[in-house]
Amino acid sequence: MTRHNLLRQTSLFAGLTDEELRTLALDLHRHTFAAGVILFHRGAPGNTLYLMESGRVRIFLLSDEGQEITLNFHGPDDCFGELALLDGMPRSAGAITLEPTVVYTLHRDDFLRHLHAHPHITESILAMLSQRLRQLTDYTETLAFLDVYDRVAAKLLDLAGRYGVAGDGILIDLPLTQGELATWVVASRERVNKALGMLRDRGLIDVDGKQITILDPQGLRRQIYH
Amino acid sequence: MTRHNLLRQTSLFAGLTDEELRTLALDLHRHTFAAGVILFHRGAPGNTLYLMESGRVRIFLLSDEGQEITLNFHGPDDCFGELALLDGMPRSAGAITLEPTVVYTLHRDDFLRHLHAHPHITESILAMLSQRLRQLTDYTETLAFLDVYDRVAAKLLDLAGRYGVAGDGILIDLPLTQGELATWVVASRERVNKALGMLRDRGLIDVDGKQITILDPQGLRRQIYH
DNA sequence: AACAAAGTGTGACGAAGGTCACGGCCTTGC
DNA sequence: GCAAGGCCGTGACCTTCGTCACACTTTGTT
Repeated sequence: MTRHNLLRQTSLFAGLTDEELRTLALDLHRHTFAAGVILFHRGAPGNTLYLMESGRVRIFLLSDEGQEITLNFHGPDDCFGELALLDGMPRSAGAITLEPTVVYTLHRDDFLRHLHAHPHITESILAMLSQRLRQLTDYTETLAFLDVYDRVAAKLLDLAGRYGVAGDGILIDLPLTQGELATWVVASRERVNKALGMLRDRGLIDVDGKQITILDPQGLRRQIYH
Repeated sequence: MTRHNLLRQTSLFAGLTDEELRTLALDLHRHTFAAGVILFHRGAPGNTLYLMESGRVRIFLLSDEGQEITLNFHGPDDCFGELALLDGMPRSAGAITLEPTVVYTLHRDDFLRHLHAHPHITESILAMLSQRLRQLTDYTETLAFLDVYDRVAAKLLDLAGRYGVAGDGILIDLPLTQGELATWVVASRERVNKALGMLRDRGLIDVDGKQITILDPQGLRRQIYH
């Protein structure tokens, strides 16, 4: 894919004309990373915006004792790393590749230059930040109010909405180990195992290796809200 | 205080000229509320921005079982309610007055009109949203990684930074019951009581009714990070 | 002054969930 | 083929924390 086409896909620059995209494309730097590469840590100075061409990146927090939680995934055409760019503060979370991934980076100075040249970009930035805030508010809410079993159920529904493919139920199209799911819902791997077992026994989901299929979305939702 | 002066204080409109502020002031509506009045609930449609003149407002989430957590306080010159305004979605959290408070509201249409007329306002909006995101990320982090005792310690340091007055230690200048503190740290009132007792016994804080004084900020920080 | 209401202190108990220790089952690489 | 490393399933145990109950103290009201 050309840089120009990539830019047209990312919602951040949706408002720009072809001409504007072409000049923007000149400032992009292409990078390829293997799986499991840490792009940055929380607390590091952040001067680059990331635009994804392919692969998948996990946004995470890491505790002193080594526990990891994942706040989000990003895939093709998503962008991330914009927060530190906007306010000049350190990175608020870490980022690590989950698969081999290809990204284009944009340096802070270049980004701000284009921002001033084409102020209407700010509209999509506002939209993006708003969405992030809502997502994080929801995350906080489930963490505060739901027990592990319900957090697992809620997260499965969430993932089904983002990665689900309909068929005989909704297949979550992600290789998802129980350990990874545990970092989403902030729980131990063993708890998640027991939660999945319970949901399977009730006929709400079907588990086949790393593939999870949601058989009864309605039932899952009922399960959560008691 | 005149509307015009209020507007000059709020960081959201920091970039505007006096002339621009004057026209903006014409669209404001003044409201006074008693303590304990709910301004809006999560999920409600949100068409108004709130600018505070005086008083204090608590931003909260409410679970189905009636448990409340508080995400934030707002005081004089703060504004809130901007998220639903920007993206047109329902309110992401509720707001309730803690004291008699006076606010000016700005309706969505008027806000957007001024936004288009003076696009440089978006800079301070971006700054505000960025700050909200960071705050919420920190909130999530403490919730995920710290136990109740440490969350209490961390929250006291946080509040001391926002409302502390130096003296013989740092006095947190808020009437703060243990029950309210419990909604900040997402725990039961009794747990918070025990946590405060422990911190008092260690000489880190002093509790006098609803007044809490931090005697040893360094010690508190050490306590948190083990 | 007296009483109610709100807030505080504390212990007993049980539920939720983490930790640990396994054993089994697949991959993947030699 | 086989060994090693991931991942899964599961039970025993222990910590953390919420719930409940109740007595005590402060504050505000009539």
